[in-house]
Amino acid sequence: MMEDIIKKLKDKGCKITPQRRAVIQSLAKLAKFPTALELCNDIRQANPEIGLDTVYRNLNLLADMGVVNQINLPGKDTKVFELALGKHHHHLVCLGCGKANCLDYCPVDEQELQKAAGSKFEIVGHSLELYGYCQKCRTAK
Amino acid sequence: MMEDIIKKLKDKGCKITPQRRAVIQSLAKLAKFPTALELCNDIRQANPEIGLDTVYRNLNLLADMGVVNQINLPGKDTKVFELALGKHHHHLVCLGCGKANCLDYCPVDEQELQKAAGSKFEIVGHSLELYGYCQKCRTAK
DNA sequence: TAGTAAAATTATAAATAATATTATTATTAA
DNA sequence: TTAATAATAATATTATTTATAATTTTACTA
Repeated sequence: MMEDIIKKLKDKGCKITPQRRAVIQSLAKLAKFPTALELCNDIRQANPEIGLDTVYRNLNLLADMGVVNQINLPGKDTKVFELALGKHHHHLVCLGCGKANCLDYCPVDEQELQKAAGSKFEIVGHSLELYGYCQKCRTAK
Repeated sequence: MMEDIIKKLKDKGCKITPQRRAVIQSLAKLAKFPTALELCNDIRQANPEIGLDTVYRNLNLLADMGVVNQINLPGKDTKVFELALGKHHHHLVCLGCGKANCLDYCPVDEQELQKAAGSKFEIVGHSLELYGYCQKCRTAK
């Protein structure tokens, strides 16, 4: 998976640097939704010399290539990121602990969407986030 | 409508200042999705003395009270705002011109959502945004 | 209607987030 | 191995949002 992304970057003429590898690797390891700063801190455990600006540059590059998604979580002031593993998916965000998980499948009906949007609008995509409380936070209440 | 919001504010012990009125009024007039700065500039046409920080403070206050929604649009780095007119709704965002409109109704099936989220997660809400191209941008292409 | 307590505004400053610039270094392909 | 070029680091800057303290306004009460 890592190597697929590397290959994609090479095909586009991007160079593969240790920092760039580290960004991808850390994103894959964390699996879910770090901010640029959190990601940077994680990378620094193994690679203390990386700069936050480098992390931003790489995240933007990866986002432009469609390898990384920027997600907006409510209540968070900063962007968070995740690896885009090719397929369209949505998130389940806990309002208690702030953790997020991916849904296994997309629960919306495309035809219903098009109906609601009207015939004049060409839909090319959608985003859906579910908010609520996870089991742990429910029992804590 | 304006007066409903004013009343709600009064009930909560908030005071009604001209600046606060102006924020609500301008939000209602613009109808759709200004950033804090855009809103501030609009207000300044009638009321040049208002500070951007005052706009932020009022938007946050109104958001805390549920009178205003913060929306995250893709590609925008800043938050945008709209009056929450009580009812749950979604947006249709044009990737060409950036304009957004509200959907008339919610096209998602709550039961489907709960099924996808699993029985352990308590859903309290969701957000949905549709992306695509409006008629004008489609003909321009 | 004048006085007063509480809250909002202003002005100033600062925190946070993200991007730009430029010299240097490292990667890739020949 | 080396030249071309892309990426990094360091520094600075811009943009967005929030905090603090002094002053002014609002809304209530006598």
